[in-house]
Amino acid sequence: MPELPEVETVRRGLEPVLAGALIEKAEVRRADLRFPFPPRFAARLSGARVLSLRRRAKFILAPLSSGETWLVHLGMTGRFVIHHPEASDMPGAFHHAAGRHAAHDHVQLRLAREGGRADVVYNDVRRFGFMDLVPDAEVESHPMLAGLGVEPLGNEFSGAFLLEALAGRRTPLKAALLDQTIVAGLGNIYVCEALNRARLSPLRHAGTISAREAGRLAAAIRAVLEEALAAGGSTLRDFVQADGSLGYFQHSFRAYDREGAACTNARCAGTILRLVQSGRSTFYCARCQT
DNA sequence: CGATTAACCTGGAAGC
DNA sequence: TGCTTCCAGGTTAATC
Repeated sequence: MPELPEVETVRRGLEPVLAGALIEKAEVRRADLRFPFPPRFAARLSGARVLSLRRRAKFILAPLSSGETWLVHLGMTGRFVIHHPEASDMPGAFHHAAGRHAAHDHVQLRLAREGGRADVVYNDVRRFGFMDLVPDAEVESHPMLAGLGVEPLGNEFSGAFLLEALAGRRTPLKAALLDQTIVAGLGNIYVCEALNRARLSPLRHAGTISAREAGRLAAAIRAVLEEALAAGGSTLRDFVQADGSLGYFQHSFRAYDREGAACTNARCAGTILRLVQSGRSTFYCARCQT
């Protein structure tokens, strides 16, 4: 589901509950998500303390007191929900009791911390998400993380970087921006939005953009990500924050899911079109995105 | 090597 | 109402 702003929003929602908490008990209700869980997954989580919570691209990483890092990718529909205990709950029982859990609640952690107890539940309808446990020293070389490109909100990301990274590529600009080995964290929505803001066609061969255009594109990517982050992400079908509240950046979409609507760019009288590129919907304005 | 396509899953919406 | 088809925010493996 989630792209960088949604994953970062989830991380921020989980941090106050998870960081510093002791995992008293972990319950894993099936053998796999997209991939099998690692061996003895529940047992290796149980008894560990969560030291901190960070994000890399669309991954959430939680270093544990055991010397391992808990790695989470939300896939398309993964989400975390926090349950706080109720007075009626039996001591030692999951607050969100077994047998009463919702469909697709696959992993549940009972946490203890100074402020009391809480349950964190991972729910994933389509099971495109995945989790792993890896020794801290091997996190950066993990197969899922090793090839990732730069963080679009980081210091390395700039127009100059994009110009260099896209040079010589004949792949469509849209596809290049979705390539996580170049820029890590963009997905279909924010690529469409950034290209519209930068007035660049998703069909352009990536290697043909000028230095000036690369600068515009980098600025547009940063701007849309920062605005989405400030809005708590975008809620389409599934996305909710860990506390159950909804992101609202979807109300600010200028291109995504706006087929037939007027382009909002200044001095443009165009209409947003939809086309399919490598199997995914692209929304753009053929009038001003060139 | 590079670039599309199919596949992994489920459920909601739209069409008939 | 019920059945069918299409579509979805991601990533990988297989195929042109």
